[in-house]
Amino acid sequence: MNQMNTTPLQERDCSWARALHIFGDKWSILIIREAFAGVSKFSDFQRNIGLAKNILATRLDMLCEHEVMMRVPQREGSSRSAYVLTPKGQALFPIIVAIGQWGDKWIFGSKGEPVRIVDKETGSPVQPIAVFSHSGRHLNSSDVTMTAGPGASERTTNHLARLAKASNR
Amino acid sequence: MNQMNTTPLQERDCSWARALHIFGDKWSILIIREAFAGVSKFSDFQRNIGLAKNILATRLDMLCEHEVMMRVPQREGSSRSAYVLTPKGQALFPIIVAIGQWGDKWIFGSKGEPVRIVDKETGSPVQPIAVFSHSGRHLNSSDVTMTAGPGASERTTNHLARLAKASNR
DNA sequence: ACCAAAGGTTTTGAAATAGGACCGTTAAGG
DNA sequence: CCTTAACGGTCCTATTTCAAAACCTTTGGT
Repeated sequence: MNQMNTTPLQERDCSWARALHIFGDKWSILIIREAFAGVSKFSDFQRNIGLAKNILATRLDMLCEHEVMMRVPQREGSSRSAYVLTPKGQALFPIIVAIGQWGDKWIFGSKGEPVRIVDKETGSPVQPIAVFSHSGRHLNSSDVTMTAGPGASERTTNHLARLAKASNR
Repeated sequence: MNQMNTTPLQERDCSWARALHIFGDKWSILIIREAFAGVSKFSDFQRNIGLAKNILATRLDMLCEHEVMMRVPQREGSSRSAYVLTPKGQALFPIIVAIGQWGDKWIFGSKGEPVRIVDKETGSPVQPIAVFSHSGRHLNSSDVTMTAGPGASERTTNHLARLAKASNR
């Protein structure tokens, strides 16, 4: 009849899959980046990013639906809407910065990055985004491990157990 | 004749667009996440993530082509390959962690996160990923601005100028 | 009142994706 | 050894998504 039980770790269990369902496509991330840069009007998004209008409309709808962005009147009383980041959307800031930094370093490299993100007050570039331990130590991927959290389902727990076993050999 | 000059800021100029061209789709990021968790075999990726085999093959090819991952023999002398992260791929670590943290906080929220990323040594969760100024101040999106970097093209410069002007009003 | 641009929606064709069938290799068991 | 099952893919087809352009309605400016 169906095969519900073969559904892999996706919508239900996994923060990554859930998050990526919302903003995990090229256009959405570029839209959010523009929004951080201060863009809010439909046509500005379209011009700057260069995507089809229907796609832009769909993405904006989806981002609004998931409360990453919201519509506000462009001017008070206007029926045209501006698209601005909600707190949930603003919380994506480190991700956006991290993606830009990665591209700067690993794609542009020695040629120099085209865009620099700087502290408004001092004008100096922000620090590279990194992962820190509770005590402030700098961590890389081999220093951490994934464990089941408070909201873990049985399937997640099993999944993590399998991974832990695999990484021991 | 053509419209080269309406090409928006994409492949050539923008770290984000270039980066997202490589890993900016749901599956790629999930694959990379699994790789960080220690998965390396084709069938394990497939089982854990639950995507079609042909799609997985395409994604792995692309990630290898862009040197985010690489093929190594599963055991020495074996013709079957394992897929492992290169240094370029390992550098995506903060992005992966940040996405997971965002989902934990903004999707699962009070229900509790299903997966917890912890420091192996102490077992305590890593700090939330954040953006810091040169001097170590915690920055949010309104504290920073984008300026033209050393590799900026004229079009990027213009683009940023337009944004700067817009954000002044 | 007129015109041009903004902000979409609809339609249509092209491309990517999902699912399954298929198939040569490899590893394990008898 | 020899068989068998699982592995690591490729190929084909149906469905979904994307892209480009045309179209339409509303708004702001003159």
